[in-house]
Amino acid sequence: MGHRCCSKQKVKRGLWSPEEDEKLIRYITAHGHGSWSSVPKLAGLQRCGKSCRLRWINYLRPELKRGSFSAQEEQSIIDVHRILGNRWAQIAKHLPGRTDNEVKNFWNSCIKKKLISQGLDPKTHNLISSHQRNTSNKVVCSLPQPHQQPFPVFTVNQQMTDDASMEVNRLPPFVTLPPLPPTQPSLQQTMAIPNSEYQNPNPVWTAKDQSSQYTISFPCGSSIGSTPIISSSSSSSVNPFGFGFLDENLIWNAHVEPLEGPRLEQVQTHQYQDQHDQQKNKINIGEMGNDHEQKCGQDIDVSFDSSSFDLEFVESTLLSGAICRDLSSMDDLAWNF
DNA sequence: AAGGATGACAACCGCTGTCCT
DNA sequence: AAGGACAGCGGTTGTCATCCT
Repeated sequence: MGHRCCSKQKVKRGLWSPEEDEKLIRYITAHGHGSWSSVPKLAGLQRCGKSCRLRWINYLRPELKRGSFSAQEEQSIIDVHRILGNRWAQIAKHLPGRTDNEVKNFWNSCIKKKLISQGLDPKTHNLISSHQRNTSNKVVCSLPQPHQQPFPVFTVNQQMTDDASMEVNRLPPFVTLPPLPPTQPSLQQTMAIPNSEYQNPNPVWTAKDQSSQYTISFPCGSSIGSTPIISSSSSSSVNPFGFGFLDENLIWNAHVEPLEGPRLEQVQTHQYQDQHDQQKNKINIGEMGNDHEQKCGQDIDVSFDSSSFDLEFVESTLLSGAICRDLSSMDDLAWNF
């Protein structure tokens, strides 16, 4: 029985033999893959095109790096995963010679367990309390409900503001909450950022620099779309992604604002390179601390549509100062949550 | 030695988005 | 606009080797 995608054909399944590999390599090296659906026939293989594609991408490509992951690669995966979640293809882009499948397998078979053994929730990278760990590995989010506090307001300690470099700390992303307004029920001062808040950042986060006019907006969850603006006048705040640098004068405003058409269009119509170049000029979060003085007066206004959140854009924008440039520099980035 | 448990990894499945007709 | 083909992606399953009892 063949695949659904090629049920008409009699296709082989299961592991690839060296002969099949040889045929596929020989064909693609000579002709390129072109349309994958035609590859098996042309290469003389009894496989479906999808299978050939997978075999080539995940195993046969000459640029693939084989062998076990290095400690640096492992750390990179952890760091990027904390930001992107299970976006294996995106994560793999940061690891030359590694495939999404490989990264995914490595995560599931190795890193996940390692994090759990360290008391960290592999999904959120937050610390799992002993109680939570004891309850069949189910992680209970300790975040307040939206009606209590629609957005956590984060502060960054002074050490952070003193250090121009940005680090994604290996520690779980804990944040310190400022005192809540009197009308709000009291909450813990320290809490973990929930998965949905930093990995799937639907809420619109707006960063404003009082002295300059920096405004950076990120999409927020629709569930809190009608919530009022909550802003903090505390010394500085950090965005929910776990990256970005904010100067002491910066305020992160967590509020929902309807995306303006032109803005959205601007974001969506830019190609990756344009985005990258543009953002290099406009925002370099990683360097914001250093360049803050020089960049005063520059407008930064980036919004995202929650339904078309562009991870590459975010990466190019927010990771340009760190991950994209050199994954090893993650070690130099210090977030104090 | 046998066989069950476990881990690593390859491959498959099903869904989604894009492109083309 | 609709529908089909295709590529890409993330989750899941299958297979095999190794370890443990």
